[in-house]
Amino acid sequence: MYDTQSTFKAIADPTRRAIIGMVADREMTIGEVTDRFNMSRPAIAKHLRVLRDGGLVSVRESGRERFIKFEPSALKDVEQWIEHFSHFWDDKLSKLKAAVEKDEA
Amino acid sequence: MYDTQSTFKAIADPTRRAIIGMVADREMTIGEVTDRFNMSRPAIAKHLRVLRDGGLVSVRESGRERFIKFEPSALKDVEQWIEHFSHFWDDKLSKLKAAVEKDEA
DNA sequence: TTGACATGAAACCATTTGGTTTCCTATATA
DNA sequence: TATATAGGAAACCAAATGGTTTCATGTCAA
Repeated sequence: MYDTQSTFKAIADPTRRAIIGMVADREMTIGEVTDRFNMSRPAIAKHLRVLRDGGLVSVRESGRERFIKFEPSALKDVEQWIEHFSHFWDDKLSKLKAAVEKDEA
Repeated sequence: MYDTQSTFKAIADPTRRAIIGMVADREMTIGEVTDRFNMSRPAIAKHLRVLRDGGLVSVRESGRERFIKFEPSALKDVEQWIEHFSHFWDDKLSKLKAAVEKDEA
């Protein structure tokens, strides 16, 4: 299990957030991700490691390629932390959501 | 105007997230915040500077004291980024949201 | 008005971060 | 089999980060 701190650290970098946006669309190899940045492959590989440590992506090996897949559950944790404060800006939605979650429990 | 990157950076640190939780409850002076951590006052002051740069707190001066106040709107921006991916874990809400947005278009 | 209190600011330090280049290994393919 | 391709790993570097100590400043209160 990854810890929430690693997830916060992972999404703090703009390159990594861009990577998340890409692989959330579809699985991509490390090479494909690298091609979309003006940055060396090892640099991207390091970012991917941080993303994996934060539970935001997983890696599937196939031959000599590694496919990067978005893993959403970690982001959900971050969202839940933010939800603690959402009543500050959105009273209506937060009440609705609380009601929905109560029904599902 | 603060930029979203500063906000992501600000919430990446556990001490700063703890500070947010405290001052969201009520306004606190820098000294009060410091008292709740095993850390020097200048260290806390630095964290508060980062939080202010990220738009997460504001400072009200009163005599020799500075009152730190939580500012929620920056967190809302982070939440909106996460919302881009929320359909991965929350199909019901995402379908509702998509429907609403379609109606509004 | 003198001293205590709340904070700011600067200098310093070790570690982390985000990048590079270079070299190595394994898998496809001509 | 020889070569190109995908990626891993290590060494290195500059800058940013998160902390410290020390000193200066303004405000409150005895």
